[in-house]
Amino acid sequence: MPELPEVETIVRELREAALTGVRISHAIVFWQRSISELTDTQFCQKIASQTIKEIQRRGKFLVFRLTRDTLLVHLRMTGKFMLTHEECAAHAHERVRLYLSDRRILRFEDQRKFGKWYLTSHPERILDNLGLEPLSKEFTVSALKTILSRHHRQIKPLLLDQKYIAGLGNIYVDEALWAAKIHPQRSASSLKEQEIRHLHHAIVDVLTQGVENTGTSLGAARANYFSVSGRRGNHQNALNVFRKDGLSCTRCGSLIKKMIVAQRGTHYCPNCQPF
DNA sequence: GTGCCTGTTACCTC
DNA sequence: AGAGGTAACAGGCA
Repeated sequence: MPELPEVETIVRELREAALTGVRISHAIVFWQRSISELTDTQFCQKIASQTIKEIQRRGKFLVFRLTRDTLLVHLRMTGKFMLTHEECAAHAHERVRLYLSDRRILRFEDQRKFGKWYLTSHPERILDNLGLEPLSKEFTVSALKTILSRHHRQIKPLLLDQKYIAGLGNIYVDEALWAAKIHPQRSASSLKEQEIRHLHHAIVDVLTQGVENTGTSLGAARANYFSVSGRRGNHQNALNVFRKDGLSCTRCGSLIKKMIVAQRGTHYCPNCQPF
């Protein structure tokens, strides 16, 4: 659920909420396995009294630069942050909370418990495994071409692989491939120069649109994405293929199909995206 | 109730 | 290298 645009929206809201410069007085861990590598006791001891210096995003990770360490948070499927101003009972799906020196509480909810927090003085150990930032100037047509030419696997799972490009997930990959008119199972190395240019443009475009639309919220369920302020995203209204199977392609009118590619639900237009 | 589905990633085997 | 399966989990849905 949270891909680059959703994580970017969350990071921006946390910054707007003036979370930088605030000190963490103490923490509570409700679900041990949300904390990677440390026990809950170690985590709470280590994070207490550190100040949040900066909040950034790298791929789908939230990056909190603290006084001494860096806190990396990966939301996986259902992780979300909430900010409350006074003491409150733990929500059923609340896994971690940080008590701040200005009396606010930063709460982490994660229904499916896949989300992970890493508190470490060596964040590069994790972040260095990530590939290019697709909205950075390093992500050029030629960089994409180099990645694609080196791999003979299907284009969709390659785009989902965070060690090459960091931030794409199932929704935005399906949308980018539709925009570029490329079949999800094409071999990456088979793409022609012009297809690579189109794909590059499509990736940048769908992610930029996603950020401008403050992310995608598909359903009304609590498991769905919503930002720190509780707002839903708007990008679901701009989707062209994701979960549109059975509907007409907005470009050619053919019926959008759904199939499984690399174990992931995959939506495409058989007419616009021939194999 | 049952079984299948889900937006992520790690790990395993072939 | 890459494909395919499983697992971590909880809940929505038919």
